Amino acid sequence: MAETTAASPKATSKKMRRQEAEALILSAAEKVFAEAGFGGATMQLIADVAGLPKANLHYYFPTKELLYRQVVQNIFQIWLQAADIFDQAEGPEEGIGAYIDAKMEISRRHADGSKVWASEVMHGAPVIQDYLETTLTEWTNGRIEVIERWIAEGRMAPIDPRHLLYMLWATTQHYADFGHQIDTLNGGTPLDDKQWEAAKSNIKSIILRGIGAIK
Amino acid sequence: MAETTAASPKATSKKMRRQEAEALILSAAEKVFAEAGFGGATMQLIADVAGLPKANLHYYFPTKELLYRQVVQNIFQIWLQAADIFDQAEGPEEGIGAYIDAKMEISRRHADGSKVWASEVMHGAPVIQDYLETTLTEWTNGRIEVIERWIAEGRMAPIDPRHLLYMLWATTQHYADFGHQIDTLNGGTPLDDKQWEAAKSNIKSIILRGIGAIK
DNA sequence: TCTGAATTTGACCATACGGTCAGGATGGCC
DNA sequence: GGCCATCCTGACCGTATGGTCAAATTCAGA
Repeated sequence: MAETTAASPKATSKKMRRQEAEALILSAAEKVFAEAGFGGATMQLIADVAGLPKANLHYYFPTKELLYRQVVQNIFQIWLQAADIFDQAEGPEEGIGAYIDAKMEISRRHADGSKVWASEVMHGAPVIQDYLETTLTEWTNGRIEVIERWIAEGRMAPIDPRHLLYMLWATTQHYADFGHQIDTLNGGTPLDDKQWEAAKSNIKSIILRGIGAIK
Repeated sequence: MAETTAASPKATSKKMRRQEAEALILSAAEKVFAEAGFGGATMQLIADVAGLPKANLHYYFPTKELLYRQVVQNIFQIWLQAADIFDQAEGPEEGIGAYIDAKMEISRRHADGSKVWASEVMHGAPVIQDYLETTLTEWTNGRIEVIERWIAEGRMAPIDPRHLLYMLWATTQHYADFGHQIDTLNGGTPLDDKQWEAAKSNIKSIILRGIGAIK
């Protein structure tokens, strides 16, 4: 709001305004797609949330599917970034522990995006199937190698890396996708800072102990 | 009204046909809702899958929402049934192990229902919020008591029962909700019997060891 | 100040949707 | 057979949706 009259004269260039408009629409779209699903979301509602006329949405994103695709790709990028932490680690305790922290942070900060991603995969990945087959497959195989090396080095128990990864994804993603259920069981209020820390701590404790990475 | 033929073993009585028709519709609806979500599903498509005229659906289920509500309630019942195993157990290894087996079986046999349930919760539980607040809350609190007793008895490590339950739900549910992703990472083919056994075995191994229920 | 490209928008359109209804078919029971 | 409740269904309706378009507005650069 207060940014419209920013000090920089380049603050509201044509290009800048386009980026801002697209970001505004994408943000609104992410929220609406998360709450209603692709089929239940309407361009009118997204427009209302963004505070723009519906026709303006179609100027930046010609079709609903194109807008949706962009939202899904955005969250996939964030999802993948958490991977870096895995590689930089020197062992399972540090690597997997940090990965859990990173993915829990994503679940908290990008809950809507996580839901859109979950919804997309649940419905058969109609628009990002190619990502699953290429990027995600490569990423997964790379991580499997790392885990297998840790196992070979005797730094953790010989479990199937695939199912460990699924457990990591499932558990962390659950706090976003099923956040409403968790909130309800928490007396109707979202988890506070302390409870999020407890969640991370418990998950790390169980999994790291479970794979023999800590005593 | 139709009590007169209560004991009759007729194969295709009026009552029987009604039950069969409703079951047929519910089955088709579960599939379509799972694939398209509530908003994306259409009564016409459900009718096509069921092999019935659309108007016939509205005879048995007046509105789309009523049909959807029934589908969600059905899967919730199955979901809750797995709970019994928890109570009958005499310790964490048996109880939690059997619970994982039961929930994995649900993910495999009722993948569509699981997806509908996930979708419902993800979108804020618009039609089963009362279930979350009553039945699910009671069930959860009961199970928390059991786990706390196990902890007090020194049969498992002192972890937060809530987050353990979330992990159990998340991990098992993941094999249904993200089944498409898992299949893709499995080379495009569904998990076979052996792989499902491996999944269950790995999950039990990590979690039971992680909570100190087994060495 | 003028110009042209980028942007904004209300009005509009074809379609698909959930739901209705009247009338016909079916089948159990006397 | 005759009756009646139950069941079935093609045709229909009002509405909401994704998308279009031409006219109006904005604004950087000459």
